Amino acid sequence: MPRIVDHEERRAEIVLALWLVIAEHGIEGVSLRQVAAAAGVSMGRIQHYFGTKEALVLAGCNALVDNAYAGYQETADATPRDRLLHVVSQQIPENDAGRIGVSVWYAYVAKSINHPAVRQVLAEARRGAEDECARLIRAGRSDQGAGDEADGGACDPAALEQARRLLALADGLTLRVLVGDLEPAEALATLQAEVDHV
Amino acid sequence: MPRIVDHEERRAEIVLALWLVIAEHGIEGVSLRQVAAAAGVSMGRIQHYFGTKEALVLAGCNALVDNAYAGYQETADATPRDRLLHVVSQQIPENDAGRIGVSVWYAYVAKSINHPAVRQVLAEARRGAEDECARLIRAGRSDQGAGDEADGGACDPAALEQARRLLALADGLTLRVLVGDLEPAEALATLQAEVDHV
DNA sequence: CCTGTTACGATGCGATCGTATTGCTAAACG
DNA sequence: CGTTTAGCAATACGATCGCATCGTAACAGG
Repeated sequence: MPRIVDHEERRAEIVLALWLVIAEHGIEGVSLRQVAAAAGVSMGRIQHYFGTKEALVLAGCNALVDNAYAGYQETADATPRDRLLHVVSQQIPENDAGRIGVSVWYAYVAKSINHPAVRQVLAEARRGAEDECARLIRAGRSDQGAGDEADGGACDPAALEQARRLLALADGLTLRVLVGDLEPAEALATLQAEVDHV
Repeated sequence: MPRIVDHEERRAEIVLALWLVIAEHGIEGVSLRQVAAAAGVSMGRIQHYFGTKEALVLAGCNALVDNAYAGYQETADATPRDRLLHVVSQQIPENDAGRIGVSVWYAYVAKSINHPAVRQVLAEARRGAEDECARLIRAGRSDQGAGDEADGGACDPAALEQARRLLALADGLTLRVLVGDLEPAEALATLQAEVDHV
């Protein structure tokens, strides 16, 4: 049989180029030729690994949420409060790399409005993040508050609403930082105050 | 001279068709032909009134913020608290018309990331909304709290940060409702609680 | 009535798009 | 040492794009 290459690595290279194109020209600026040029490969290669533009864009979306999840799992041995702060403030861009990542993320968010497949991927990720945040909030409470340990699922809805509030606030602040209306430090300070207030 | 038509009315018709196309296919689905078909007019007409696709899209953005501002001014004789609630929750979609409006708004938000002209329009609108919210917050405080009336611009930054928090939270909640993760009633309840808490 | 200008509709053009197709090349296997 | 097949590069193709251009119909002013 013929020569074998690392399939996943090739795909990752192309997806990275896709993200660069999205960050620079938005999702409407994505064409196979542009991505191929950014990756320094031929159009044929992209077709070989993704088949269709639609599949490429969707793969880029999945890779994005996989990346975020991997980043979260690296905080496995931190305190619940710190992990919560990480989830909530990870998307605040602090450098150029962060700006690229979050601008790509927002591009997908906008696309999800009219694109069911993208919407499903993002909705699943969002639900996962909310559940995880709710868990962290409960864990943080039972850490310090030594009063009532008898809760198992009773205060669940309250914690989940708190999680939703936190994540929604983070989304809104992220957008302002991304557009340049807000300094990253201010957004982080607001989020930190909110996390500590919970 | 030749026949005279209502310039603004023609433009408004075309902009409305533009919004419909954006709401249905996203901003990447906008083409002069699509908008012309949605408006039931010829491409030539759009070219006549807007010249360029770029100008059309930008006009649609300006019309959007003008609309929102007009809606706000209709609440001129309400209490500060109610006006604040209006500004913050106006974008939560409650019916299909609202969904169209807010999905168009989010499409522009995403475009603003890579498009300086759109960004400037939205940034200006956002700053106006924040200032107005800060004013309403101060007004609401001096209404009930009869203690310290000696503030003029001293508690300004605090009120402005509160305004930013509120609007960012509203953006995040709006997005969740738009994508279908959250019921409009839940988002409104969260926002109302937050407004009353201020 | 004539004329000049606005308000378009219709059409053409070059560029770019996604995708299907073709064919070569390098390497694993018998 | 073929033979086979994955891994591409190259290109062709039809569709669609924004925009420029051209032609015409309607109508206000002289």
